[in-house]
Amino acid sequence: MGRGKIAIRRIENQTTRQVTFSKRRAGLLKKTHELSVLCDAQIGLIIFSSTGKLCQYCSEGLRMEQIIERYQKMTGTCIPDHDSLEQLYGELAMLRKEFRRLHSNMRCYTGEDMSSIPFGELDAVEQELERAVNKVRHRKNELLHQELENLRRKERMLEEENNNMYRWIQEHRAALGYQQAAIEAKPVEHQLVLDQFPFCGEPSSVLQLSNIIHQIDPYYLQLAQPSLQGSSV
Amino acid sequence: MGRGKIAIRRIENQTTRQVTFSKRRAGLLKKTHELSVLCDAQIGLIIFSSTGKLCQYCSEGLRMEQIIERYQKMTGTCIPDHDSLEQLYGELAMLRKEFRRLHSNMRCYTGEDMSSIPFGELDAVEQELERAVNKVRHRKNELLHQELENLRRKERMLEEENNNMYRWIQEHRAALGYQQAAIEAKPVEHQLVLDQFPFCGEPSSVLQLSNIIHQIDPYYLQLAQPSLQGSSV
DNA sequence: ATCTATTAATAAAC
DNA sequence: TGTTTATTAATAGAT
Repeated sequence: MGRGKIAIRRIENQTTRQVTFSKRRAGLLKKTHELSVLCDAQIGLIIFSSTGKLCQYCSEGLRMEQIIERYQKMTGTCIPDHDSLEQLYGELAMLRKEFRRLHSNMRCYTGEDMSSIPFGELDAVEQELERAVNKVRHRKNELLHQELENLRRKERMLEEENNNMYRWIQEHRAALGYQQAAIEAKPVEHQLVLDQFPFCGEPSSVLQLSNIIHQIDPYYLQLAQPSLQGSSV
Repeated sequence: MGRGKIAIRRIENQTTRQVTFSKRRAGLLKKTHELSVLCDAQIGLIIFSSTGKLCQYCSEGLRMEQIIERYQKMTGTCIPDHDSLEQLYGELAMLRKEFRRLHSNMRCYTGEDMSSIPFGELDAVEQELERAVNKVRHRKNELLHQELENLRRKERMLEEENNNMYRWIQEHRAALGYQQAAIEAKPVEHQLVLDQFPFCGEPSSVLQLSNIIHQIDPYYLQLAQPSLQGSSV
């Protein structure tokens, strides 16, 4: 359309190109607007001229941002929008602040830096630290008591088993041809019982320790009683 | 153009609208492409039909993402490049991790949660806490000693001034017609001196306290000597 | 989809 | 840039 037909390839003449750009850009914007209105379509058009100038069209009642957002949601292209970036920066700032606060608190509690504590709060800090020390001591005490009780139970168990064994040997002394066989069998069970108390000197965690103790208790009863019954039958 | 002219307003007939959309969309894409090629422009076109279908055009050799990015850079919606975003996420993750670590440590030190401390480390924690308590006590002691010394200095100063005043009154007893005037003037300076020691019972911070002390020392000398000289002149 | 009468866009010149 | 105009391109309505 025009005085002559032109091929669709880059117009080399700078002036002609510029003129054509102006005319066709106007036409494109008009056609874009018409399509948008006639057919109720949401259209975003972004044009960068060869000189870098920006020109845009956007359907009425919308901002380009909204169309881009919709486009990104639909295509999954994640260019972070301004809001989520703000949110990110906000969280970052909050974390940095909290971090400094915690770190500072930590330094107070470990006594590294006391200069930031007002005189009036030193007493409170001291008391809190003493409370913490006492809790740690209490915890230690608790664990040591657990171990102690554990050892006592083991001791009682071993003694009882010893007695039973002794009685069993006395009762069956006459019936047995070889005492050697009984004596060799028993130590195996002793060894098993000892294996159930792995606490002493082991660097396992407290939680692991208590788990082991709780696991042993019923097992020990099961283990101990049949062995006693079996020996008396 | 066509068998008849149509007004540029939304086409109510659904079928007609759909047909027109298809035809004009093709035309718009063609014109967009022609402008892009003829005039060497970078163009991005996003069309959402009324039914929500997406249709797009993008200048050859470019992705829509790049055009959107360029658009947002130009219009001021700032998009961080991928690297700095990565960095940001990295810092966020690091801070979150550090935060959890510190928080957990804190709970150990304040004795809130001791279950995560292995038995073998309880002694070390106890010792560290005791060290912290001692540091706090030392700090308290230090501050109390400062206060004590301060009070002693004040006491000496007041005594000296008292003596000077006494001597002055004795020396000028004969020259003065009214002793009343001298007695009324002096308490004002005493009051001033007392105001320079605001520590006792005040809940001000340690730093503030030491600042006040440092500020007083030279001022006290300036204040005390002229008053003594003045009284002897 | 395809056709075609008609309008719209625009290349070239000013 | 803005107008003009000859010419081509787009498309509304019918099929």
